[in-house]
Amino acid sequence: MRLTKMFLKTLREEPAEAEIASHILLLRTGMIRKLVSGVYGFMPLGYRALRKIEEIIREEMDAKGGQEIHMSAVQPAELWKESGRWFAYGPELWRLKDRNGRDFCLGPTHEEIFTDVVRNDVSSYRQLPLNLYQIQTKYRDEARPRFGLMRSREFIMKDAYSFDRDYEGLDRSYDEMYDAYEKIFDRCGLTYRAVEADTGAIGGSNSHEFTALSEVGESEIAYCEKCDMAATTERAECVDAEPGNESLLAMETVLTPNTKTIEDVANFLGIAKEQTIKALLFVTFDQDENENGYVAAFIRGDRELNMTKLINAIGIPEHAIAFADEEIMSLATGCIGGFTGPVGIHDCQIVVDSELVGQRNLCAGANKKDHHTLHVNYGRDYEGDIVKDIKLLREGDPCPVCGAPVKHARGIEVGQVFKLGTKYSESMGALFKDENMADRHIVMGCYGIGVTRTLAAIVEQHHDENGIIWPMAIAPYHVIITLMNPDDEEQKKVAEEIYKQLLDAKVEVLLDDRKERPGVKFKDADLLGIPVRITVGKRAFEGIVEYKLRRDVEKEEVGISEAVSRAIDIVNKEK
RNA sequence: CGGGGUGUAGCGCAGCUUGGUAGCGCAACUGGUUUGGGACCAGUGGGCCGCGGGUUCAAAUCCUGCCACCCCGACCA
Repeated sequence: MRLTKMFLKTLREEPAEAEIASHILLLRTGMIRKLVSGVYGFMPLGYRALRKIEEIIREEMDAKGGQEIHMSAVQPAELWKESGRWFAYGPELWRLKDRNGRDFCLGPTHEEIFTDVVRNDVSSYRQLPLNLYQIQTKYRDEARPRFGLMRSREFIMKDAYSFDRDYEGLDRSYDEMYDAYEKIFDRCGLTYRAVEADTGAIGGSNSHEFTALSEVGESEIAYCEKCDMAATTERAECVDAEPGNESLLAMETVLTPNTKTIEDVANFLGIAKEQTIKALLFVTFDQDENENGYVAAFIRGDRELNMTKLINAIGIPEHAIAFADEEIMSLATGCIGGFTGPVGIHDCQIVVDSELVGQRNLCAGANKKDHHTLHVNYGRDYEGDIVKDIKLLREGDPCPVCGAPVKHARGIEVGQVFKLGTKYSESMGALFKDENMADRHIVMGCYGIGVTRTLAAIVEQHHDENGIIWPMAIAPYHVIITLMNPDDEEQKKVAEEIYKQLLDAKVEVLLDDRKERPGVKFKDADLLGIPVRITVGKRAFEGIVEYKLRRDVEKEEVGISEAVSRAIDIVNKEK
């Protein structure tokens, strides 16, 4: 491709709307263009890079026996009502109506659709196992789209679904996909970790998230350097502190004026935060978004609540719970904002962090203005309707597997795999007949890769102050020939000859034949991140050109044929 | 959804406090001189100053309603 013919416009300055490297660089290189918030289009270079990722995914999915299909983004509400997710998915589900008022949504994921396809066409165990996938546009009406492709409302996802006759089959399918994902992200040049994850709105039992390490990522993971424990912080289990063995003291309510926070109480009473109980108050909603109950969650004063663990403990979707208005709630349950404690609170669901069970003589709110109660003990003074681990694993806390202090890291979630089990086959009636003529539910798994997000993650991990540094496998073009002076016949002839030889060798090559000054061409070549640069300049007449890799600083003067053969070699080796 | 910020040429911004009918840099176009890391000179074109309402002789500027976009939080396969 000749740059004089290419639909391309690079920006010298950073667009005001972009904050992170991948967003800035994808905009500056003209690879993506924003249409509205959270919706982007792909220009020629960006689309070529995107298609490289898609092809890698196809090759690895096909290698595992996956079969590509393509289902519509528009989905009828009926299927979502069958699975129960029309309600459970919440406002992120992009809903619309047709002219007759019938409900539809734009698919944020396709479990329902794939289950529907398979339940219609699969009836025998002989047809299993089966793995179907697609690469397709997904829609999620994000509350806050941000960082360009990182969190957008329209994005491209590869979603695969496995269908097995039993859980052993699911385990095999899951392991195969896990393996395929490692190959895919390796080939994309990403530094990543596979970590245990919560299953969220997708549901199911087990799940792993593939997280590309990056400081700008929105995923926080906890991992252990001593053993192989790695999990998202929302998923990571906590080890409860050793139960105390002090003797139980009698409860005593004391005056603690204006001490609404744990910090205030601990300071006022001269005790450690670990000796206090923190209360968090929530209201829950039914399907019509009417309030239908209260929840009081109690954790040790120094801890942070893990919202994911809390909603999993209660068993409701995340959008069906919100922080409660303390004043309204106090009338119903007897709690007092800032002085809420587990003793005497009523008419609400009480969730107690498991750690509190073994802790003795703690200080909690007295449910009385300006008062706290000392020496509160679980079992004797209060009980929970639910007792579970609902706290966040902190950096330095003991590893739940081996006990060593855990580390935290940030990353970009580029893929996730789930063991769904029979969640969808049961709710939607996807059955097959086994050898004994018995009807059985298909056992499912699902496997997603955010393709557009992967593109952003690659740029995030592969750039410097001058621009993108594409890994060869993803680069929109492998080689750029920087022709210094297109008006110089000798230079032009050499550049054209190299261009032709590389094209003949099936190398994807750009020829910068624009009438621009050298500085402009070098800056653009670096910005665009093409892995190999061959500069044809003042020594062209004696058959000498310059060969340079984008990732290296040094450049070399070499003969024309050597430049060509070195370019062909490295492209074939790395692509 | 809560808090904060910003909307002026394709991009980056000034002008707004103190109303007088729009400017700078880059980009684009023409001509010339340049030619190994975002050149220089001369010239040219390009604006419903986010949208609506109000105040005023007069509004980019003041008041007001709305919209869009960005950031923090909430939320998020």
